[in-house]
Amino acid sequence: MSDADQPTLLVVDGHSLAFRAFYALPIDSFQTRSGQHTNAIHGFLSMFINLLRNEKPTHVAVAFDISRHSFRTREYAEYKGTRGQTPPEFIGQVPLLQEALAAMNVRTLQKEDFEADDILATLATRGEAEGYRVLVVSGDRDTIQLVDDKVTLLYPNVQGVSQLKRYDPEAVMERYGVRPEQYPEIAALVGETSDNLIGISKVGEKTAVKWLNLYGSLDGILEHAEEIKGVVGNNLREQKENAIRNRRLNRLVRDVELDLALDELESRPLDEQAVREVFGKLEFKTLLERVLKLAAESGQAVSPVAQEPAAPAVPLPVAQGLLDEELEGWLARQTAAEPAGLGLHLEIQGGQLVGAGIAAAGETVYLPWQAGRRDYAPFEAWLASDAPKILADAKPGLKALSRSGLAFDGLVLDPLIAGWLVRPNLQEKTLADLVDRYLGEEMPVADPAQLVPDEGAAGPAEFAWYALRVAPVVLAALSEGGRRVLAEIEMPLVPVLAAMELRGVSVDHEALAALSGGLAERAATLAGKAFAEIGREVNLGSPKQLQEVLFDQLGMPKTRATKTGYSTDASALADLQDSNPHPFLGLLLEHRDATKLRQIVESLDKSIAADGRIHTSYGQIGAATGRMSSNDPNLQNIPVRTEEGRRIRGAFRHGEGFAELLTADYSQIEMRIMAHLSEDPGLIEAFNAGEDLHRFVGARIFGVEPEEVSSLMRTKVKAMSYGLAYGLSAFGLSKQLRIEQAEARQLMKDYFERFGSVRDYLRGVVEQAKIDGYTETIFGRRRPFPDLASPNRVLRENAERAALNSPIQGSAADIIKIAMSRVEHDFHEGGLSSRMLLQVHDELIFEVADGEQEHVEEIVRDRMSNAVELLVPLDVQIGRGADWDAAAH
DNA sequence: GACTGTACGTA
DNA sequence: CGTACGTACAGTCA
Repeated sequence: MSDADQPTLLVVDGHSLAFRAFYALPIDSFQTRSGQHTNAIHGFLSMFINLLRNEKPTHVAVAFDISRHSFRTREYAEYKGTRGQTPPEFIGQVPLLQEALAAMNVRTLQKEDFEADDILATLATRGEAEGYRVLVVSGDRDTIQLVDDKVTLLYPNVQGVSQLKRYDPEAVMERYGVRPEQYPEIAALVGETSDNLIGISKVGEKTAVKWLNLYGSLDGILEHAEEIKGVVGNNLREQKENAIRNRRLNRLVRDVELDLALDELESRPLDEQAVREVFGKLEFKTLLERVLKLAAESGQAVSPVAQEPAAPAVPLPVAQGLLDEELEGWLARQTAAEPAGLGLHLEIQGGQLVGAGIAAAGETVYLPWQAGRRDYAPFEAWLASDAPKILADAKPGLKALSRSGLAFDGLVLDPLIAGWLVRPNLQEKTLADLVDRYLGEEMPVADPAQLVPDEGAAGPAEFAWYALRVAPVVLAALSEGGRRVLAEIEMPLVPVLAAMELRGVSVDHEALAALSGGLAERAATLAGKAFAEIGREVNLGSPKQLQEVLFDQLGMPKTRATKTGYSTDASALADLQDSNPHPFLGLLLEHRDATKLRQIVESLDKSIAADGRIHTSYGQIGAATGRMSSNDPNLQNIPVRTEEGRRIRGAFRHGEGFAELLTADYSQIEMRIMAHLSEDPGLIEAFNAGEDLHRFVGARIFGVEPEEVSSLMRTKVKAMSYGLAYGLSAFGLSKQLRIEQAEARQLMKDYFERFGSVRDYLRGVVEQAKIDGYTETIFGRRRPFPDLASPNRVLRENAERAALNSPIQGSAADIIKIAMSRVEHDFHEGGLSSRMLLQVHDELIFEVADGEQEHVEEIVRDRMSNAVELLVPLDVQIGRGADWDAAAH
């Protein structure tokens, strides 16, 4: 860095950043024992410490607003008038934050009659003049005007305050299309809702940028106002006073009298005693570690190679090797000292255990493990005991232990699962991601692309150490409900899934091979016929080539537009078949069917392991709603709707030593959850009546007796009911049922007239989510929806539908997970040989041993139906048979 | 080889 | 202009 010797001035808008943090972090999770809220303080300090570490400023100041009043509110009483009451939970945090900053010897500034941003503007202006590199940190867009070659703005992204985006002049230009000093002129034209500054009607960012680029400045635009045509031109002429006033108000004051010299902002060592006191009072354990570590680092002489952001905030204790009694004593001591659990990492090679790292408060041990060695008996006993253990990505570890013949118990926390519950959308996928996010440290991870093992990479002891340290921070970020879901649903499920994956499901290779042969032959025949129809050979799997055939050669009307042309998907082809019947279309569809099935069959066949079984992996942290996913191969999308597809299911058999397969599925669980959550009397009655649901609903809607509901009526009602939970529109319904939109609209209207609480509930979910920023399942699993506040309509409406669906799909996921853990446990308790093999969202598949049929059915039905008590019964359908198809009911 | 887009299987 | 996934293939870029 050429400007390494240039002093850096860091100026922060304390109010706006703390306020952002307040809304970004769950308020429930940051509270002292005495009930003081600390989320804003924690979020601010975490960000601030990162800034100090990464930017190494030589001079620092944090500015605050004194009150909501300033010269701007005197000049224009409505300024910021739309802002509601500041939440009382926030107000109390500001003085504490200032106290913490004082202890860190960071200067805080405020000035009567001015806003924090004016102080930033003044300091930035003076800093620049005196030769500093200036970093402005603010969550207020007005500060964009301060950016220039020497002044960089760090602006928090939507998520919160942990990620700051750097705005230099180029970045401003890229984002807003104008130079930084022009930005306030844009804002003046467009207006700023959050400041209650009304702009020119119908003028948005695009128009404003266009004008600015045309006339150079706001003054230029106003001078040429007469030339601007159309409604916007009129609006500009009529409302130009707005723009002039806005520009006056959004101009930051660069010469506030501050009565201090920049020298006085020079970074000073913190007052360790005071920091310990304040941070202790706030119960910030990790932040204290981080801030003290930072102080220790910067206290040292400046290192010429200052390229180590990787240093952990707490020095990594050296791993020691222990054996026999020493090991036993150590484990006992450390377990007693760390009631929340010890960190554990299992080193696995070829699916077998080869070593383990264990971490306690100040020490770690590493044990190379070999089957049959007695030295590690205390380790094995500890693994098998219920001594609490914290293990990241536990499932593969549990599988390896099982393969190595070791018992395991006491898994209290998988930090990756906890992290997923905090942020189910953009989740942290590895321990290193978690450490980065929650500890602000870079974990040295081996690069898999590197052939030579990386000396500096974290080993098992380090992994355990990081798992242990990140655990409390992730837990603190979870809501109370989230911690309950973690402890009562997700953690008990981990060993259950590990066991299911190890078991696998028996699949008949011969049956698949026969299917595959037949399908390949059929595909070839169909392709030949299709080619004959068009007089040439094309790749039927290429949408691009199909487009040429359909739209150029055969001259068919254009279908739905895609990014790369026009759609050739099944529904588009069906539409074409209606309007322009052609044998090629039917042949193409049949060919797609055959090749798709053949792909599935062949990939399944390839997945059959040496034991004749397919072992899928379940993704416990995959789906944002709380569902699991299945991969390698995906056994949750095995065909069932067509005769041909069901023959694939027929290849899934019970294994040697078992009598049959049993399938158990929840019938209409999502509708039942809707009935429960909406408390709709009609729906509740429908389920309690025990009658066919769609028939019952159809009778209500069409005003006929249940036995008079025709199959067409039932189909429509069924589509309507299912669509509800997805946010289906009249347009979508009409499309799906191939009926007129008017009829679809009428159907929805009739539906909601009879089942009004359902509509109220669905509306309420979205409204509440807009207030909270997240939705919640019956059990307290949360999913955030930042896009609900997006100005982009597509993004926002997508988020609305997802938000509507999440509590329903998520609650169903919670329920079956609870049932799974209970069933597994009770099979074990009951000494049954029968076992659970697969889960397909609302269905469980078991392998049943001879003589256990009735017992299994009884346990399964009971645990599934009673996983939770709702306002409506949970009905479970059970079927048995030699294969998966035959076991369907 | 890595990535994107399209298409399609399930709940 | 219906949610949630995983996978396969074609096509495109390096």
